[in-house]
Amino acid sequence: MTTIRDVAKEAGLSTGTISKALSHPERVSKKNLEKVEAAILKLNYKPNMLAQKFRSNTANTIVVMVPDIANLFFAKVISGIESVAQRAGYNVLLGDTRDSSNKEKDFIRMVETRLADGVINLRPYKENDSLLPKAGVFAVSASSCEGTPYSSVRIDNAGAANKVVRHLIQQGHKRIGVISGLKTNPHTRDRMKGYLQALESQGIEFDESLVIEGDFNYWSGISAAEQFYHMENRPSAVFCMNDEMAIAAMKGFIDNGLRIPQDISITGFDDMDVSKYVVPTLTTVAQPAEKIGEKSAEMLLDMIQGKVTENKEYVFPYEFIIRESTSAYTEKTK
Amino acid sequence: MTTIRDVAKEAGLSTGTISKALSHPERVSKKNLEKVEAAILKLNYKPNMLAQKFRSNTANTIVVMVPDIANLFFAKVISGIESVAQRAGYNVLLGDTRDSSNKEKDFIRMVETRLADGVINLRPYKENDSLLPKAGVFAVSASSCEGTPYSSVRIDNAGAANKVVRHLIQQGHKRIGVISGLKTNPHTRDRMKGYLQALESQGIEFDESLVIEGDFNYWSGISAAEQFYHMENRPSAVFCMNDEMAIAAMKGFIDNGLRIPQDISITGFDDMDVSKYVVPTLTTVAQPAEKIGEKSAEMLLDMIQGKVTENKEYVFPYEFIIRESTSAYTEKTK
DNA sequence: AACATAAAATGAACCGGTTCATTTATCAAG
DNA sequence: CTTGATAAATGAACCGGTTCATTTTATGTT
Repeated sequence: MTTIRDVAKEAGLSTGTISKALSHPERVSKKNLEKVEAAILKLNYKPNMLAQKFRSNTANTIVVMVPDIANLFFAKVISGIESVAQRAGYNVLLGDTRDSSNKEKDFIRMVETRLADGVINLRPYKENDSLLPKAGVFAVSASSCEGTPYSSVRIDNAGAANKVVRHLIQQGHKRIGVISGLKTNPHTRDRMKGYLQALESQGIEFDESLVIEGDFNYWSGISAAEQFYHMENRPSAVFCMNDEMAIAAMKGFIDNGLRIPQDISITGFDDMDVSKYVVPTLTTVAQPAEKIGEKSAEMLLDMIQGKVTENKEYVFPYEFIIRESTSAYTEKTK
Repeated sequence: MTTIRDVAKEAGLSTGTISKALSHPERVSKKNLEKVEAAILKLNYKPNMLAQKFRSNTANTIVVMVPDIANLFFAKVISGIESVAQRAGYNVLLGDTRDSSNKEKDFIRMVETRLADGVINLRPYKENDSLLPKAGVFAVSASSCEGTPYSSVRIDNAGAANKVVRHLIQQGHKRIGVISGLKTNPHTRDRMKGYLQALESQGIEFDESLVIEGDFNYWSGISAAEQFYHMENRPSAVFCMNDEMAIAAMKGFIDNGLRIPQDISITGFDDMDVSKYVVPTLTTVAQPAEKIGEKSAEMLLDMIQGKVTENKEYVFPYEFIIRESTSAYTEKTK
């Protein structure tokens, strides 16, 4: 391994000059700059970045904690984070936490041990979270919910849910089912809030039996659809809290002989790419995933670089996209 | 920032003892171990891992270069890499290269500058690739193609394509279209090879006009379907080189009034999760994405740790999955 | 109690960059 | 040819761990 001292010897200069030639070339005479260049080339010198980082005590790295990397929404957020980080000369260390708090702890420890400068958390904050926020750890919660006690970037989940459900009501639907995420999930909480607000504002009474708990995954959507199908007084529309469950529910209903949207309207949440591929295409809420990632990274870098000290919350606008999976309510001839 | 020297002073011991207490506690007397623990707790000491890495000259980090993180197949491979790396105490540094060779160069440089110990490349090797393999850089090509000149993990793309096309032929199809990836892409090359072998083995002549070049993305599938639809002598089956284009093609044909599989059979490649959601469900080839990731990480770690020195190639079995999007050929009454 | 041996603790040196107080070179003006 | 001011170069010290030759302490044996 060739070091800066080898280069110094080869060029007949001091280590300080070599160092300056690399970081502030304008402060080194042209003649010596050439010598340095020649020596580096001859010895094929590559500065040891671990040494650099150690000396400067900055890792130039941010950690991104993801509950599940094989989730398209997260992948897009990460993509946004990547592009901002890369432009600022920062590396992105990927942490697939598999929803385990032990793994989260390990990644947060990386910041505490100077291996990384800050962390972006893609798991929304839960009440009494013991891991974040943490003193001395720069952190941003991306795709978060209401009431996150540290810097966060999100959309108005309740407002979006409200909008979706109000649209269904305006289309004449009165019995509107819900396939929710886990009840303990903060996104479930926020979106449920919007659902309830919409019902109330339109004077429709809440019927608890119309809410089926899912877990944001495909099979829970299938199973929920089965349950709805066999209901005495089936809903005419179902608000699903993400696209994956919505697509699953559509398949579940179709396999039971229902037509979408003629027999039952379905809405999703997230606007995954697939949602415009499926037949029928899915009415849903688009979250600007990539932008959420970019903004999160920008906020974190600002904190790391000391430009911002207090916590901030950034709320992106969402977009309600009406496609083929919803239509006006029509009386059924049973 | 509290250092090991602060701890040593607090505990009334030497730095060497503290260091040993942390790395080889069995070699420190019980009495002193307690003292050390107490001091660490009192001072809230967190060892500086940058210093550790610098001293030991190992980053305990592997770089994963991905052409596009928002691609489900890659996400799954990464997930596999993550789990193996984490178990071995290695971090995964994610490199979204956006298919830019400049960015690839930067990531490879990380290995050369000791910031990372090795690299896994998810972009398949192209002839005369100038970046990898590179002397002194441990590298594995994951999801690679035939003829990769460094360690690689892949499936038999040609064999899988051959199998798919032979199945279509056995179902009575004679005119079999192809929606390929970019012609310059190595996966396209391998899968095309399998297509041609299947035709030849079954005595069907190759018709160049039945191959439409796509780019593995949704819109190219739509556009290819349009072209096929307006063809004089339309194929009765279409072999698509990935699921995304296959799903797009199905939508393109359906929108034009064709029924799948009655009017036209469609096959994909990859077995994305969506492929079992779509209507009709997609006949396709499953690649063990997660396992490919795991194996790649294992191979790389073996190289880094000096357990293996020569290049190896590992070929995983693929799985041909027949679903609803294909059926036997039936004569049409035009 | 004296000695041999093993176990534990010590602390200076080291890793490879960067920094900065100090020295040396350069150049213009008198 | 000085002198003064500025630009450039020097090199020892430093960052915070780890290592290892050396010293100190503990344990066991006769």
